[in-house]
Amino acid sequence: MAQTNRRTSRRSIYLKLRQMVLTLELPPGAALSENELAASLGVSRTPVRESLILLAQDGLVQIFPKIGSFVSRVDPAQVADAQFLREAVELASLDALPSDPDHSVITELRDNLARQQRPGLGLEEFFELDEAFHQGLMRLSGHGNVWTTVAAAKGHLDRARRLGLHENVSPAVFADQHREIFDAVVGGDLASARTAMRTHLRAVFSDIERIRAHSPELFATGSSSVPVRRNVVVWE
Amino acid sequence: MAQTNRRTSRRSIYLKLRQMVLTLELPPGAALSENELAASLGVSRTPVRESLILLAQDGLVQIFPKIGSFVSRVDPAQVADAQFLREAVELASLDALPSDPDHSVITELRDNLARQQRPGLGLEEFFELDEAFHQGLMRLSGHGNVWTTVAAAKGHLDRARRLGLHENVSPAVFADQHREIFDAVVGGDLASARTAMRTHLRAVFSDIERIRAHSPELFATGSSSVPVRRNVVVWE
DNA sequence: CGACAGGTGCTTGTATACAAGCACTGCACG
DNA sequence: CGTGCAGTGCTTGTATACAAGCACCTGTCG
Repeated sequence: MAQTNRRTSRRSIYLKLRQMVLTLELPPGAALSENELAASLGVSRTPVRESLILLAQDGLVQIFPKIGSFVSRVDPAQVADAQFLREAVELASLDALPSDPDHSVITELRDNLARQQRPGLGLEEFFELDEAFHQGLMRLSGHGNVWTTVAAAKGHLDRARRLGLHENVSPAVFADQHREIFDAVVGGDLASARTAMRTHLRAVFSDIERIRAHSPELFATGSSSVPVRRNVVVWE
Repeated sequence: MAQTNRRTSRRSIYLKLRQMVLTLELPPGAALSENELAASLGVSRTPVRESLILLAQDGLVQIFPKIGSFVSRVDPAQVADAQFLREAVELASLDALPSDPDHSVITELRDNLARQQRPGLGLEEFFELDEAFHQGLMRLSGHGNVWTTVAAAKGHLDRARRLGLHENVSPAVFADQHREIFDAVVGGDLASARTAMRTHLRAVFSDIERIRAHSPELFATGSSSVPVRRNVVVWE
């Protein structure tokens, strides 16, 4: 999908910053100074700046010209959009499943599920497996590359999920739902697979309002607020 | 979806270049020199370069470090991916139509359809109306912002469409299909709407192989080729 | 004649310098 | 005391300089 991308510092910085935003290591609303990032990463402003521009296009960062750059707050509207997008795509992918799915992918998914149920699984490990599981399902229908687009668009959704699991650590429930989907797929029961997928995808989504009540400052408000500087730069 | 983007030259250059790529004014395979573009646009390399980086993330441009930047060839695989994506999303949007659709959008769509059937309609005018029509349909279901994601991902599909219509000028067929979809939607006939939408979306897609036989040099080959310089820089 | 090595001119990647703008600080003044 | 206005220090936007690398061209040497 993407071009070769020989190792440039821009590429690695972009990936690192993106990871830090998605894992909430850089929390929503955090100020990002090009100069500071450049100094801490040991490079000049240029690759840092170009990375921020890419993150801004992903919707994960907001750049206010001549004011500052900030990790974008979790926007409930964008979360809902991502939810709609992934549900549409993943359900359509199930509809397009071939009668003879790729056996190597099946094996990979089975192995993935086993790891998901390993006791003492870390949160970030679970998210990695979760990501690979859903992408694997789409590869089964031959649309694995579409996952790239979905993954790029669901940054706000991912952050909301992490917020939810941070205070309610129970990935086991989702692991069970994954297995349910998988069993229906290999069993050829398309209707059950669709139902299980829909249930699974909406489980997280319905949790957002509760999280929002807990930590409203991480979410965007309806009115498009503008950052202000209060001695140090904050976005309130 | 995106932030305000106070007019920066980067923003306008990005939009202009994107438009030129999508309309085939910059044909697939064309070499893009940062220096040349900067000179012709009367700015420095910086905003041009940043625009190219954004276009590269859109998949419309490929940047080969230390070699050159090129308008990406139409990749049949990416066209198929975009087709799958938009079909999944637009059909799901139809499923989510409210029983009481926004009347102002309905009026807007009706007006749009009238213009589509105006005789002597230019190709680019038709594409603009087409884009607005499909976005309008998604706004009816409250998912208008998702169209932004779809639109960003379907660059290769759009270029393939233009290639098809350039040699087979008959947007009238598509205009009729649009009306068919619209009538089913306002009539509340969901099944017919779905069928008409699916038929419509696949009409263009099925035309691609024919175009590819006509102009293979505009399409990407399976092997990931690398550009070479032959006196002047070309990508063959 | 052929092959190889270095020059040349382009490319993008990175670093740095300067420009434009916003917001707070603090002093001057009514 | 309140108000206004310049100063200051930060921000990102743009321009420019330099670094690294690839490919062709050409002269030289075997």
